Amino acid sequence: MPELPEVETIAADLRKQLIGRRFVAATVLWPRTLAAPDIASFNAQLAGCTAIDVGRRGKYLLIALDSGDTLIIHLRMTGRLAVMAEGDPRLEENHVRVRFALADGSFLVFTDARKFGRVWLVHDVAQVLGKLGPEPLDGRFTAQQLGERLVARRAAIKALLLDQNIVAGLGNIYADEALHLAGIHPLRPGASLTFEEVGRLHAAIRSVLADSIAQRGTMLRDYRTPYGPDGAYKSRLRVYGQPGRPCPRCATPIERIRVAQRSTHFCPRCQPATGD
DNA sequence: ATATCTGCCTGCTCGC
DNA sequence: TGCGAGCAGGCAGATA
Repeated sequence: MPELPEVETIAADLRKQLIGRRFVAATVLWPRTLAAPDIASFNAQLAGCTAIDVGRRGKYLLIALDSGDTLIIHLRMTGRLAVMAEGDPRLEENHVRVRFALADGSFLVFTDARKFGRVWLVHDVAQVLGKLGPEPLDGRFTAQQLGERLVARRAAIKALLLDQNIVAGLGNIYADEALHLAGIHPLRPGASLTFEEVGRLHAAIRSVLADSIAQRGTMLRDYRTPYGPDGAYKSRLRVYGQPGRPCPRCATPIERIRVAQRSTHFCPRCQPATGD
């Protein structure tokens, strides 16, 4: 389940491999993977374009083309993206959904077992990213900005952190990790957080994401860097996937509950239900 | 408007 | 060993 740190890691790897490469054609093996435009327009617009940059916004991967268009890819749950040389046996793997032929004979391959991932080719990225919330690692993302987005929201803070329109890039893993680091119970209504708690949460979000990027992300279960080194952040997880294990701060057993249909992990002692 | 629920998907784990 | 049930989850779209 690639979240912001995993997408950032993949973008950094692809940047080295893709910039300056020219797209020749695309083969879409699972039509629903292509969100927009239709296959004919997609091929016509992409053919002959050269990648000039690879970036990220939230959990979206952005490949800027010299035509001015942007190839946008969301990996969702099980999506993987890799450049492969001609003749690589992985080109024929079961779950390959889109294969991009490059001018030098290599391929950019999008593989996605669960078929949740999506690909767009757009003139204007706002068409896809328009409503996305602020980039949490951007210097312009402040605690005050976060607070403004939580005020008047009665939903559980965990649910709000998963809402990409409030902050972009957090998924189930880093939402749990940030709440633990900040010492905030996942069921607390967003509007109930004090000024100080919002400050702690803002700092925790940035800290957790930055630390994970430094470790090349958390690669577990469905998401392992398929064709590169594994991320090491997995061994640093404080609460996610650790029910019953001792809290790294106070040794109280980690509890697991469901919040907003998502499995949620927290320390009942470090993250009290009623705040301080 | 916000909050909650469902569908999309397949592979893995668990219990019998 | 085999098999079905349940679970995992990001996000769009529907509903209350």
